[in-house]
Amino acid sequence: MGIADRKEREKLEMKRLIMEAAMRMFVEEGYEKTSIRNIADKIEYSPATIYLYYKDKDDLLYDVQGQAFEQLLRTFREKAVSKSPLKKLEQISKAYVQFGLEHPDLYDLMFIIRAPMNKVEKEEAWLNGEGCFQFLLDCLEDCTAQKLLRFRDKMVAALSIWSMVHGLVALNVRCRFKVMKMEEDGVRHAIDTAIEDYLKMIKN
Amino acid sequence: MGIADRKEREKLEMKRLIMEAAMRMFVEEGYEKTSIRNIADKIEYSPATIYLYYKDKDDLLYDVQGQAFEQLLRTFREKAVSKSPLKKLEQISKAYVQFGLEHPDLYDLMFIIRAPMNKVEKEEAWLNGEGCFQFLLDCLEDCTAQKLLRFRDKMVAALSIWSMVHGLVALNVRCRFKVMKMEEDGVRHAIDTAIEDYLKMIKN
DNA sequence: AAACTTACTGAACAGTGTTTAGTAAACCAA
DNA sequence: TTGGTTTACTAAACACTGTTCAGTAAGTTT
Repeated sequence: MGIADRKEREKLEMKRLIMEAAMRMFVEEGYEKTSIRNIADKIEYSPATIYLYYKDKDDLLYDVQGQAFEQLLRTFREKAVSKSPLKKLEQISKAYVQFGLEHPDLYDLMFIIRAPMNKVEKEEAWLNGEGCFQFLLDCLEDCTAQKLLRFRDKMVAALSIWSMVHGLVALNVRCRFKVMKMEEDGVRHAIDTAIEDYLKMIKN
Repeated sequence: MGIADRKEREKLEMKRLIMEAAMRMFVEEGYEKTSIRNIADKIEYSPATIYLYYKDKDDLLYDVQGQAFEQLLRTFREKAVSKSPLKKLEQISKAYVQFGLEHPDLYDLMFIIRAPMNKVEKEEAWLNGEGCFQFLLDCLEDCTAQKLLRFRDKMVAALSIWSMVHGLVALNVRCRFKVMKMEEDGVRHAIDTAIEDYLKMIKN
């Protein structure tokens, strides 16, 4: 049945149209400041139409999140290519921080925003997030196999490294480093030094 | 003039009444879910009254934030009492993480929420936050003076350690460790191990 | 051509932060 | 004590939010 196929295609296209408009606006204005009405205006449909494709605003966020994680994973695959596990770990860490600093609003909705993860459902949308984590985990597997790191447990290593880089990005994104009364360049340099130091310290 | 004094007192009392109700509700329900109308209902005043004491919801948040930082600083002073700088640093770090895990909504509004810090004003409310940071800085001063840490720069040390503990708490509070598919106890244990490992690694 | 299905929307509901005009009580000067 | 002024407060409105639902018009099938 050609018609049913076409309708299926059109439905997916429409969903994509909504998602891409939403993503653009989340990145430009932030999640909270982007309303369903704003998105509807942008794509020239009624707000109610969006609810024919997404259950609620969170559902839309899940989809954008999936897209964002895919983008991060692509960045990893592009930038973390070294064959040396330690060098690769460094590339991952730096790519992560750079991603966070360059796309603060995207980072926000991936790692800081409250909304998702509350419901156990929506595992598909979360799959790309798992892909990113797995990328780190695989690298750490290689590192620990060769006893290159001072961590005993692979999971503790992952949790530690992730926390370190997330802490750097999150505190910066939320302007908490302001308490240090440094210029923006100084903070950026301190962040770079911090990650450099950290990577040295975890080496065996 | 006794009457003017009393009025002044009453004004401060009223402001305190609002702030304490707000803080209780922020902690119980979270900042976003607590509306000005809810707070007004709780203290049995009209919503408009709150605006006679606070410019807007952010202004109220600043005040609550100040209170929360005071609470954290008290915790530091209680729990980080060792004369050994390294031991004291450990006590600070653990107190911080424990505070974050025990009061997630308070932690949220201190270190994760977007609202404040945007305006340069409001330095008074931010003073307690500086107090907390200074507490860490003083400890690090002692550490680096005796060359006990592997950091060269005091500020980089502060930024690193803070990022580490914030990362642990923030990712946990926002349920991002769910990607690791561990039970809650396992995560908690991994966090403890991570901080233990980190403190060992930064030692000279 | 009639019946059915689909895609969409206008309007409403209940909530939000915030402002303003108005009121009633408290206070002060005569 | 009276009259005027200041203070403390509020009801109601404004402009927004996410979300739902009845209704419509076009597309599809019989």
